[in-house]
Amino acid sequence: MVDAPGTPWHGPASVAVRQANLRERNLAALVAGVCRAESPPSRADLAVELSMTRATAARLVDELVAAKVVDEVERPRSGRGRPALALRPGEGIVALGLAIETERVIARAVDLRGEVVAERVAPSTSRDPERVLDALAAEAREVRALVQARRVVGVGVAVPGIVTEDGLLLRAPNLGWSDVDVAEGLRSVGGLHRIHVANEADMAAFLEAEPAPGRPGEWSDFVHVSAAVGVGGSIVTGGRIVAGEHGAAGELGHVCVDPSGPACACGSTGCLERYVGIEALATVSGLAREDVATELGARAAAGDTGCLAALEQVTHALSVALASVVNVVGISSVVLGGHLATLPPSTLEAVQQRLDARVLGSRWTPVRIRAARGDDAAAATGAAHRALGDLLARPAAWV
Amino acid sequence: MVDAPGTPWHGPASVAVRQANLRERNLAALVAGVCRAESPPSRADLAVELSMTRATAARLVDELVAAKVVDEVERPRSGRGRPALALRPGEGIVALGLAIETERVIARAVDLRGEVVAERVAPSTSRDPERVLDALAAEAREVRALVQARRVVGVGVAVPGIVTEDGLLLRAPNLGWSDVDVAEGLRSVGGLHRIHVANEADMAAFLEAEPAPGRPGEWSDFVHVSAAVGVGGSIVTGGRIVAGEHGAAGELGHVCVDPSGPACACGSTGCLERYVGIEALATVSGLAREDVATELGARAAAGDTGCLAALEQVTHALSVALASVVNVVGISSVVLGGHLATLPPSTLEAVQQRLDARVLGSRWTPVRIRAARGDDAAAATGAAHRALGDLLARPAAWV
DNA sequence: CGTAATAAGTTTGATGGTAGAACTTAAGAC
DNA sequence: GTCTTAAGTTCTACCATCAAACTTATTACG
Repeated sequence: MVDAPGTPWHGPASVAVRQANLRERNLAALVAGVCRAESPPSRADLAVELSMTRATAARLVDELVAAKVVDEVERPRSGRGRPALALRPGEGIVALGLAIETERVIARAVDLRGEVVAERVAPSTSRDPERVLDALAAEAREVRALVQARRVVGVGVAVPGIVTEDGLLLRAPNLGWSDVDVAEGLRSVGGLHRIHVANEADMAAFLEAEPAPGRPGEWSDFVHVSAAVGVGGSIVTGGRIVAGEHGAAGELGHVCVDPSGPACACGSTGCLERYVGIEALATVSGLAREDVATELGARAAAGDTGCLAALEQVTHALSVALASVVNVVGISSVVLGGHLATLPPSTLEAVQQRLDARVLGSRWTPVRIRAARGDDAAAATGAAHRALGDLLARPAAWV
Repeated sequence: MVDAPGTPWHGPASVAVRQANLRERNLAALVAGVCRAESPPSRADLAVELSMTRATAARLVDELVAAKVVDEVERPRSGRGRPALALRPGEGIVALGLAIETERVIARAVDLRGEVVAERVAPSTSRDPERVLDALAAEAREVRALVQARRVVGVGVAVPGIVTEDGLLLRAPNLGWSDVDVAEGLRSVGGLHRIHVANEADMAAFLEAEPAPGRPGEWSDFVHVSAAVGVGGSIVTGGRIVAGEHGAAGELGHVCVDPSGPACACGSTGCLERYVGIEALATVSGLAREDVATELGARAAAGDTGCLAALEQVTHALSVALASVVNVVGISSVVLGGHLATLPPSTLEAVQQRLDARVLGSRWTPVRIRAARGDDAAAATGAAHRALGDLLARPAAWV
């Protein structure tokens, strides 16, 4: 789903490169250096880090500054010598991150620093793709108006379903959609370079792999579980999402926890979704669906029997399902997203312990598990990052 | 396990590129073009394919020819115009592919065309790492002597165990080895640039992804099952092997087929290995272990009850285990290697049908399954390809 | 048999991005 | 007030590629 943008420098050597590509590549390296840095670097810092001459770094950075891809900021003077002009990712560059959920649509604008600079959320109860997309397009236009002073370099759309490489939404079970051309439906937003359509679970995982554009996250190899109405999963290796052939890697929600468990809409029985999906947890805990994320941990700590049972169910189901994932893929870090991100630490610990017991390689690399850091619209932010990734990969196109 | 060799051109933009890298990259693109081609291309063909000028292509190819990385061959003249000098991967470049198995060691020399140009196999019954490695080193020296006229550009070693990134064999259960520095043990071969140590299942999968050096295989995304004494698995996406964190992606042999099944040495119960490993099949079929690969299909076709039962067992266990893999990873092509490559077509078809029934996405992309094409030392050839990959990625280092 | 057509490969000068080194600028240290 | 340090700038040299003209080797055809 998240492919390497910019052809000549990635993947197998399949096309010749020329001097212009050299410049492109070095511009990209500089932008990446600025985004990756903990504290704003100077031109000279970048030159050292990337082992290019100060002359080249300065010349290229000047272009990036002119294009507002990076900003110059004052840096508290430290030590002797001529003070440096520090560089940060440009505030003036944003991408729109859109998300379609079962009950609302979201439009965000995210800048190159990873800040959400504008947002609109609208309820969306219709099942009709055209109406939902029109509503989303309206919100997107509003958000774009809010950031009029900035340059919108792209759009990403996160959808809860299977997406082909050219952006066709094949099937979204929880929306009841089939074969919807999302990009076409958003054409009315207008003036957008390219519309990236991608799976919401992948986009949420992408945000964990890259908390700010171009900045690597805590882990670069992990399994991400996104739980909402449906339960999805994504596999990230080397900071990149592993896309299955049909664009739906990690149908984690339908990994079998117990063959003799409850029937699932997918036709199978005992799927993970039936144990840790929002419906299942609401039923067992006795909470309303919208309260599960906020209340479950507290109520269980207070001794609520239903909530305790729900946590035990989550612990069991997750450890069984994740064990097979970890064994198969050999990645032993797990990030829990959606309402599972709000599980109490004790539950995460319990899952981790049971996983260690079930996982072969745990003697060598013990299983690590943590909650996702994104907010409740992580997929929208991730989609925006995805779009900003176009610029990061080939800033030359924008200078 | 199979990482991207050659730093500046792969992965995130993290270092500046200079004009020398341009040349390196274009040399690599030309070599890749020659290796990838169905029929030997001319300099002009390559120039068109890679969209570089004939002048540049010719100049760089001349260097590659001088270094014997590519050979010029006469091409049957076709059509008018000045006849072209066709180009093929150089016969004079070889890499050694070594493999350590439970009962033998193998040394091969494989040239850039993917031909095995020399081979030696020696039985190896010792459990002592030092003696086994010495024996392997001796065979490697013999093979190198056999190809003395050619240039040995690297060595790859396939081992049945978990290998760290820097080539330390952490654990090989079926050899009874722990923490063995394989590269160090082979130092006595002498004069080798770098020794790549990798997991045998990954190397066998690599050979399926790349049947000849630089030439993409039939599928670029698949799950590869390598069955021998142990059962391993590897996941290939985009022609590259997905390495788990601990270098042992795809512990497929220990995916659970039936929780109430027979106990496994790994501590769990009902693991795939207990159903499709060579031991299990020998027991059920009544065949000797060494006859399973050759006899099982024929005897079953002849109506042998034990062999029929063995095939049914394989069909069941594979379809259950692979279903979870396919669901989790979203890759719906499967290649069966080792003795599973000799299963009769009817069994493959049966597995595929049951998988389609179990796999969610099969309505969109039906499951495909085929036998591996490599011989019984595919891992050794794959390891040689791995080593040749160094040259393919950066031919400039050898011209 | 000779000429035209075609296409491969070669030579030449121009272009453009980076390297290297000297230079300028802006601060702190003494 | 001068020295030191380090950032940023300017200039020339280098070198890989491009573009286009040129040479070479073959087939097609009259």
